Amino acid sequence: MARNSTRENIITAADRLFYERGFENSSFADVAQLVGISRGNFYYHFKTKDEILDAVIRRRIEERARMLDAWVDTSQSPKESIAQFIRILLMNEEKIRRYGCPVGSLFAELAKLNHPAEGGAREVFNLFRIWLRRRFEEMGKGQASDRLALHLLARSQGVAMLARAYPTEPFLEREAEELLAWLETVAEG
Amino acid sequence: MARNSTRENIITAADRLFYERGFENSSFADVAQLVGISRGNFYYHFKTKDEILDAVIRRRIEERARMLDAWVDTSQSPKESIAQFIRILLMNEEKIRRYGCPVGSLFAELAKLNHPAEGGAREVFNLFRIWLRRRFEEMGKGQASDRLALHLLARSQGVAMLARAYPTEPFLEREAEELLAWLETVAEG
DNA sequence: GCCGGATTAGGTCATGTGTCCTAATTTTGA
DNA sequence: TCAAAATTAGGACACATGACCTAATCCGGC
Repeated sequence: MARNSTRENIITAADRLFYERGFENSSFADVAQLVGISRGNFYYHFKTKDEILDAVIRRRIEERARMLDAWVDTSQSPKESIAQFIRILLMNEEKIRRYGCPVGSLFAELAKLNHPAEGGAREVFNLFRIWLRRRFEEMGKGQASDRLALHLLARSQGVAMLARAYPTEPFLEREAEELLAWLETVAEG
Repeated sequence: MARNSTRENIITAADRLFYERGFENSSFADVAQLVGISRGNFYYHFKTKDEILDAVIRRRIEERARMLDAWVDTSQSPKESIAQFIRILLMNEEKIRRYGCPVGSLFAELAKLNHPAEGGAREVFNLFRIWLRRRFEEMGKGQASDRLALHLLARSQGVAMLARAYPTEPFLEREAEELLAWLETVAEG
């Protein structure tokens, strides 16, 4: 209802601002203004800024978990599921060039701030790590699966970082292609 | 003497704090306290916070340029120079696990803040990019050299990010080994 | 001693979080 | 339907913090 709606709207706006401007650099007033509500109303739903952050992180985890589940359902093979993961880079190319990877940039900021929610941000990494590991296991990679999962995660993070540093160059597409090629060699080996 | 020394001390302290806590999260008072001087004295040397940031970035560029030059001098081959670059990850392992890559984390923060010094932070990337490209050219990689340089930069950034996310796992060493192995295949191909 | 750079202690000002309050307005449930 | 509960608006204010500024003092060389 309206109750849920406003709360959800706040989380949505905060999610966007935390991504585009960073957590510390986004104020209550900024979020309230983007939602179009008063500060008083804001505090009715969230007492502290950290509460919003927690809600944002929880939602991000839920959304991504749903997305990953859907990929497993619609993909013909674990390899195809992993290819879907790599293609996030291409689907979100525009935003990554501007703001980097939402997962990595939030984690990096919170880690630098020594913020208590750092662990929550790490959970998003964990979600992908565990999901990827399982896919590699299904591909028959056994003990190497976790290593492969972390490797792919790291590559993705690096691509996102460099894509932000050089947003006008065709770097991201090229690296995404290389990652897909890498996936093929892994599947064959 | 005392005058130069204080200014240099400020830059050193700011460099460290910007790395460990981030730029926005480091205050005038923090830096002054670390140096052991008053805030007023601080203002005598640097009128604005951005001035310190510029000085820090300039020093980082100089230091790294010197380091890269030294590698070229002491290495038997361009391949060995590039291997040196990869080994930064291992030499700075402890700090990377705690605070990430100084180049990447500062750039990411400034980019998110839309800070004017973002360009300066990007220059550090450029320094490595151009240096690596030249080394690959010397290895006879021709047109592919820039692509290889960016690829290696991205891999390094990703490794640093994941190493911070999972600081207790032996991930960094493993990936550094993989990068050195990759360098071998590039040299052969 | 004098002068000027170096340094200090102090204050100003803007901003952002968090608290509290009041008064509408809307929604819900008996 | 009607009263209670939930929601919204709006503002006042305490409090902390941090960037930025000023006046006074220190101190070494001439």
